[in-house]
Amino acid sequence: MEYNFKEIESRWQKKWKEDETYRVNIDKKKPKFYVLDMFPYPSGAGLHVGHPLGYIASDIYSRFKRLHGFNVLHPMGYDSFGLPAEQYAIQTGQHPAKTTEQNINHYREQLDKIGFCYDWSREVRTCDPKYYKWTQWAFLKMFASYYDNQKNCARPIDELVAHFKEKGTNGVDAACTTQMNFTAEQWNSFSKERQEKILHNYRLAFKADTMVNWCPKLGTVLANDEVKDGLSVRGGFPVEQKRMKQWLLRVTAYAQRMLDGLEQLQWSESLKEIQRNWIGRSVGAQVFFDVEMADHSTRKLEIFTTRPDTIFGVTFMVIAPEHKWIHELTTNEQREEVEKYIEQTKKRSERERLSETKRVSGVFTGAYATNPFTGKKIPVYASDYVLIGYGTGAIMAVPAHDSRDYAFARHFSLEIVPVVEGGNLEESSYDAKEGKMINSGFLTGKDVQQAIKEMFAEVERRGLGKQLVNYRLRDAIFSRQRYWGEPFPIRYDGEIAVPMDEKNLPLELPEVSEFKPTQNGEPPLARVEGWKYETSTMPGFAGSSAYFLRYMDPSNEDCLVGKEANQYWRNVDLYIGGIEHATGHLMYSRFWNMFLYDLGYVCENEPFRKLVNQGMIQGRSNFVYRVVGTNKFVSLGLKSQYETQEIHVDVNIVKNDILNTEAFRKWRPEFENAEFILENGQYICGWAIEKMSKSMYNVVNPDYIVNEYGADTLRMYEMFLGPLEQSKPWDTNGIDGVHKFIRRFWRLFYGKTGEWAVNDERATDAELKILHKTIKKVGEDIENFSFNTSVAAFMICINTLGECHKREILEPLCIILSPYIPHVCEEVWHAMGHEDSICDAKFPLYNEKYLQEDSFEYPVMVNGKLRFKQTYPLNASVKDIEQDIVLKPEAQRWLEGAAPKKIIIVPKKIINIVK
RNA sequence: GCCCAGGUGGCGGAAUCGGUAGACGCGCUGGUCUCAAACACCAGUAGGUUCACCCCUGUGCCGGUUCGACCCCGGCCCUGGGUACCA
Repeated sequence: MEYNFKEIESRWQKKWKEDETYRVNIDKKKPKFYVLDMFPYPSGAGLHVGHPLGYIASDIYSRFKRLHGFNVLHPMGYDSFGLPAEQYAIQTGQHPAKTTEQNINHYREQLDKIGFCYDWSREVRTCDPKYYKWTQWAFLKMFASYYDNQKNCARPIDELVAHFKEKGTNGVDAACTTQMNFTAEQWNSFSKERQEKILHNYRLAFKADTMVNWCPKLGTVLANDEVKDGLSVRGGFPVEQKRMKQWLLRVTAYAQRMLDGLEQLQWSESLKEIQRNWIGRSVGAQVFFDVEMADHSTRKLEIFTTRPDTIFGVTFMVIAPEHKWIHELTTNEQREEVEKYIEQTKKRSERERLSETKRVSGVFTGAYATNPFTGKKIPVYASDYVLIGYGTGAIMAVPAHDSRDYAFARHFSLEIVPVVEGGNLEESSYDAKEGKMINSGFLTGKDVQQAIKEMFAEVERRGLGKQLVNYRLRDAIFSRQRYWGEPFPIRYDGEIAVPMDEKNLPLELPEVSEFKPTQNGEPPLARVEGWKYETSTMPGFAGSSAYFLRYMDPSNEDCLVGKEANQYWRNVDLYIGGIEHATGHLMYSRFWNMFLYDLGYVCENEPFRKLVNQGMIQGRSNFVYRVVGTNKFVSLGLKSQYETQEIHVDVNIVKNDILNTEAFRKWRPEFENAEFILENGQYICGWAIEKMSKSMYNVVNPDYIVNEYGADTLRMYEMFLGPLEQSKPWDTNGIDGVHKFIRRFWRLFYGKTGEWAVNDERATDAELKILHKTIKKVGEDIENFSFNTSVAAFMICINTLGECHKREILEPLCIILSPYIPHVCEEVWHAMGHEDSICDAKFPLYNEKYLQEDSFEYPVMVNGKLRFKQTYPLNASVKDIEQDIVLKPEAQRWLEGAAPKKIIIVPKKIINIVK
């Protein structure tokens, strides 16, 4: 029988579906293992070969774990709310629900062809009301919660209200936007509106007036991780800063816990580092400086510094142009100039600010502060190098030891006083945190690190401020002025946000007449007549923040996830996906999960135990070279003889860089009469590694590979391409090698003639040796995610076995190969007489006995150089070997240096010296 | 600027513990089969020198430790990623 992958693959895919081979249920007799892929956003372009890379790896790992007796949860779904479907809807008028549905069907078709072992009965779609009911539910819970810093967890907001009624803010230590102070009497006398407004300062989902990233082109606000270099990540449109009232999630309350939690996780160091930087913890001092206002009253200006040791060197202060005191600080003489500066900075977009970071600008406010340690009067400036969003929006400037303050001082000719020894202040500031203190009163002569400690204490002793931790992390902006997202289950009673009763969830997304914003710039939901709810919708990350929990219990109508299911499946053991979600999804879902953990709805604090980032697959573009002004195309090797123009050619009509000239003529009408200047009868194309994109004609569709070579070849080849975590170009040049391997494997069962060839003869020691070596190597490689080297091990195994048709060898080989090439293995497994699916076989154990060598190689001197060439039987003594060594000086040194007391003979590594 | 990861043949990449560098695959060269081609199979393939054996050089660069270094240490160069007037 010939290896007919088309017939085999479609037959088994159908059978697996009918038998529900991959359906999984709670089974307390077996240990659980949860393997998850980041679910895809179903875009109109369909899957390309980059998508399945991670899916194939997780599929292999899932099958591998199942063969080891684990009850493996391996689900898949769709992140189906989002901008592209809506942009498309605006352009074409097609309902996003419709295009999303079409795209999902297309994705499913493509996924099915690759033979994944997903339990599709657990599929979730974030745009399905049955699913987003629980997104809305979690939002309501956040709305009804605050964060208690003492207990270090989220608590019902009712507890806080009760506390306010009795004691006011006295004894409250809660995460909030601004510190508040009021008594119980005051609280009880406040109007309902005022009380509600105060509570928003504490709620974990709250509404606030904040600076947001506004994208006019998309007509919506965006979260920080959705903006890069002043442009929207989706679409690449300019983003500006704007003050707006928005829903936010208080993720900052969890900053420290998210930071600490990283320690326990098996994530790559680089990914943890990205999250650490994003959280951006810095320990410093809050210090109040006396400042004289324009009306001659004195106020205390709060700043944050990580260098309290340098306070003696503070010669001026700077506040952000958006600082709330700026008008009260500015003197009449300076008013005009300051107003002008404020206007200027407002106009400068975020992008300009980023691109002109070296430019120094600012203005004197006319106000003076007092340096609490030197007692000197120091001027207060306003400048946009101080950001309103970080710290307090005001700084103490130490030009001698901060490069930005230095540049500013130079520009405005301000005093520069060195307080740490070192550097050359004529050229630049000395920023390093090492050296001896000078000009610093009681700190003079001390080491910088020591001075920092003493200054913290001194600041607190004098009541000037205290030690404080600051985070770079911002609260997440949670509303989008868009249609295709989860509606907020919130209606308004005047200004007061009233949550919907959770019993009435979901609040379904209504139909709208148009998907565009309204005339006066309101979100599309404002078009709906009688819609009394919030008109913005939730952002893309809302639906993906808890989907991994829903898979555990996808059809439960009473809760997000039932207790029993959650207790059994707990959290994700292995999560595979792209690194691009480091500061978005992977932050939000940790926050979301921790919140649900605090409230007792889930039993694990961290959602993803181990995480692997698969690399990006880049495209390998091909070029043809047109002789300028003609319709002649010259092969790569001869192009230097002509003046040519490089043209991208569809990689699907190129094989091993050789152009299919017939297909090229048919590719586009203008090439119909193309002529070719060949070398050795072939047209050789040029190539380059670029991003995989439609416009470069380098997109390779997995369907194409599946048709040409079969799913098994695609699966194995994607793994053979290189290390999983590394970005690499898609290159079909090597695919024949893998396909050849599978055909060779097939021939072990069906022989050269195609007749069934498996027999019951006993295997030889040599055969068993190669089998057991392979079992060991492959098992270890899959555990370590070294899929590429395990494929190599399979190839060596088949090459070494030669014509071996023995069942004793082939059965275990079939099992260990089945995670990679499930269709072929299932086929021959059944041909060997097995009834059950190979998925339920047992992964064979290797036997140490067969791994030992019967001889070993020992270093021998040849012409004065050490060589590892002489082979000895296993039982050779050290003396035997030493007699053979030509004792040249190098060999002597080798023996002396190694000072062997005992030489242990290890088969693989030849020798191992024990001192 | 700071932080992280990496640099090995014509190409993708191996070398899991400091012990024969280049596994495995692609490509290329030669051969077998064939009227011929394709497929398949066999052999060779880091570079230099050589008929060949030998020998010499070789894991980004310079230096160090060691009997021995792709691997450890110090300094530099380059590539990729993250982040940024973050006080």
